[in-house]
Amino acid sequence: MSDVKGNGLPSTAVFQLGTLGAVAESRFARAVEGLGLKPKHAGLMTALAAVAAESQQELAARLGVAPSLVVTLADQLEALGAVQRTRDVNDRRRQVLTLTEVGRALLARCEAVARALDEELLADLTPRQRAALAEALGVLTGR
Amino acid sequence: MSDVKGNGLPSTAVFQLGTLGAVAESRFARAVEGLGLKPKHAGLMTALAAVAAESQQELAARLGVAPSLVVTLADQLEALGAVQRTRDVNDRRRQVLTLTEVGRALLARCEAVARALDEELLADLTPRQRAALAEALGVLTGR
DNA sequence: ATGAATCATTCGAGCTGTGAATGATATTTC
DNA sequence: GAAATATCATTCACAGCTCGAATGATTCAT
Repeated sequence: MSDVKGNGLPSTAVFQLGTLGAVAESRFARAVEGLGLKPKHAGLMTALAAVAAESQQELAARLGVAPSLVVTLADQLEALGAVQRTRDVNDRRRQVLTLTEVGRALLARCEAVARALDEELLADLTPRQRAALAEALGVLTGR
Repeated sequence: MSDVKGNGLPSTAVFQLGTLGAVAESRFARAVEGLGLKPKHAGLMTALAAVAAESQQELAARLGVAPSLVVTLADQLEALGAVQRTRDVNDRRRQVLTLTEVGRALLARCEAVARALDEELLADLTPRQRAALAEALGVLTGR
């Protein structure tokens, strides 16, 4: 009896999210390495696509990483032609990062990859369970 | 219109799980560091509690890490008195790892920590959404 | 105008985790 | 049964990721 609920650490959301997150990240990493990207690159590009003209410091805070890491990631994305650095005219200390056409294309391919992985990953869920999961994850990530 | 679905990389489960997993792991790590533990220690102890008498290689495969890492983790857990190494009688190459009373107590504290974090993390979900999430995550993690 | 704050960047260092060698024990093959 | 081969845990050196402190440039406050 009692395999249903409240059973040990593995039944907590924190543990399960940690586990699944590691799997998801690892698979995504392998899937996009052919594009010369790592997950954090996709994260940065996503942030750039979402809000325009943020300082790298704000981006770092949003991504939860050190500002110096944003520099490195931006360097690599710039080398791929995915991102462009421009000095902010109003504040010449700031660098404005903008997605290029190449960047947008790369991001689109990342999305395609992610959707394909979703199919694999969520294969055992019923459509109803899938929708419920999407709803909950949407709330947790703040949409 | 259209903030509902199919909208960019951030709307994929892979991306959201990766993000939330990182948050969950990071918070859990901070919460248990006072116990002298890291998330992987909890992962190993959980595996030990689940199935008895597995070789370290099998444990490594189950956890998705290199066998040499299991050695390191076991060393540290042994130093905490949480785990005991015994030579397998039938195959003296193998070390049998068993949770001690201390280990079981530590694991229980980890679970308490995780449940507390769950409360924070899932605070914005309705009870119904919570149940649906638990169901989906349960399926995805294999129970 | 001068000093303090804020930006991006560089650099050095720490921590994790891996893979290749090692030695001990088991298993297979002849 | 003995020698060759395979498998286990362990050690060790190394690569990768990320951070924090130091640097230089620019802006803000006084």
